[in-house]
Amino acid sequence: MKEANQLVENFQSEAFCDDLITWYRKEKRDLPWRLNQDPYRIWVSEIMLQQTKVDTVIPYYERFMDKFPSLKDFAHADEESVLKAWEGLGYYSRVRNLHSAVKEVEEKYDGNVPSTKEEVSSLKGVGPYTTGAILSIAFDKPEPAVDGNVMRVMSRVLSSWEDIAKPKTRKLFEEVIYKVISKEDPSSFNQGLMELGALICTPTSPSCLLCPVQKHCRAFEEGVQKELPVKSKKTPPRYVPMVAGFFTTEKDTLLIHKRADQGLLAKLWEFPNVEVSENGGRKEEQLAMYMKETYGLDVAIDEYVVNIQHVFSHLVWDITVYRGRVIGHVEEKRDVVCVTKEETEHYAFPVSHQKIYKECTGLKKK
DNA sequence: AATTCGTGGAA
DNA sequence: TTTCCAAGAAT
Repeated sequence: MKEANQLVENFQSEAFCDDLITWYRKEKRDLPWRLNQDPYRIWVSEIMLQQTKVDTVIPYYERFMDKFPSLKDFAHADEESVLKAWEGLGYYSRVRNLHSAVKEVEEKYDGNVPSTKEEVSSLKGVGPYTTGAILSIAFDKPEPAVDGNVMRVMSRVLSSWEDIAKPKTRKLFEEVIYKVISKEDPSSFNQGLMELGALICTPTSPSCLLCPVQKHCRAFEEGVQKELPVKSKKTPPRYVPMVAGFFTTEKDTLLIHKRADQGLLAKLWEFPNVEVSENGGRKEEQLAMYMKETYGLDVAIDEYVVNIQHVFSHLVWDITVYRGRVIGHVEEKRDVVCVTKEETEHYAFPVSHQKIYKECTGLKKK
């Protein structure tokens, strides 16, 4: 691996910064988190934007800020409403960590987001990238904020052939950015690199003819911009067959279950379900047995409804859904409740189980 | 270092 | 259709 010093050798950092920042100030998109420099608003946006596209985030961000306008509002919000605000965005540990960290700021820092690297990076859910983003965008500090855009753009600008999927490569580019970053306007520099990656220096077929830093780009000079960056492939997702039950009770309510506090889709609500085993008999029987063993409930399976495939980053659920009824009284617990269809609106479900609900209630997906 | 954590949309 | 991803962090 080349060192950062070698990569930036003979690189005209000042001219690069000027061209990048001038372009950014003129062409930057009008996004809701660019309204002001409120550290809370910047922080929330950076968490939402992790591994998530701008177009997806915007409506969530608007609703979130309507619901929790200030850091104090969010700090005092209840967990269920917090999860509900994140419903459908994915990576739900983001909002659990954010809520925890905001409460810490409210108590430990009297509601003021800290502005030192040590304090910011110690907050839950705030890693190297988000630390640099908060410090540079909210506090104008010259810290690198190296995300996927920055690694792609700098790989091309410096014609680096390092595998950007390797953790070491991010550290290399952090060193590079420390040497290149504008001290006058680190906020526009960092956001400019990301904006460039999003609008011009895209993963496939970059628009080099429109690029404001084309004359600084070694990949363009060498004609290899489409070969860069190098990125190794991830392991394909694991296939998981499941069976789920849409159970009504004798009171004509729905039986739902709260998932565990940790792990996949933690603390979200779902319809009772279990992974199907190969030699465990028919799926209806496995579901009924699961209901008896896990909840002590006798159930009647009425009909097969649908199969739902849901793809995660690391696994694929194939859920066979049955409609059924609970026989007898249901004793509600912390993680097992019976709700009317209207009341489901107050519970946060993962998208896969929203699909189950829609299929079982006959609602059309839009 | 390699996995685990979601989702919807573009290529 | 399949692949790949998008402003990553925690373990």
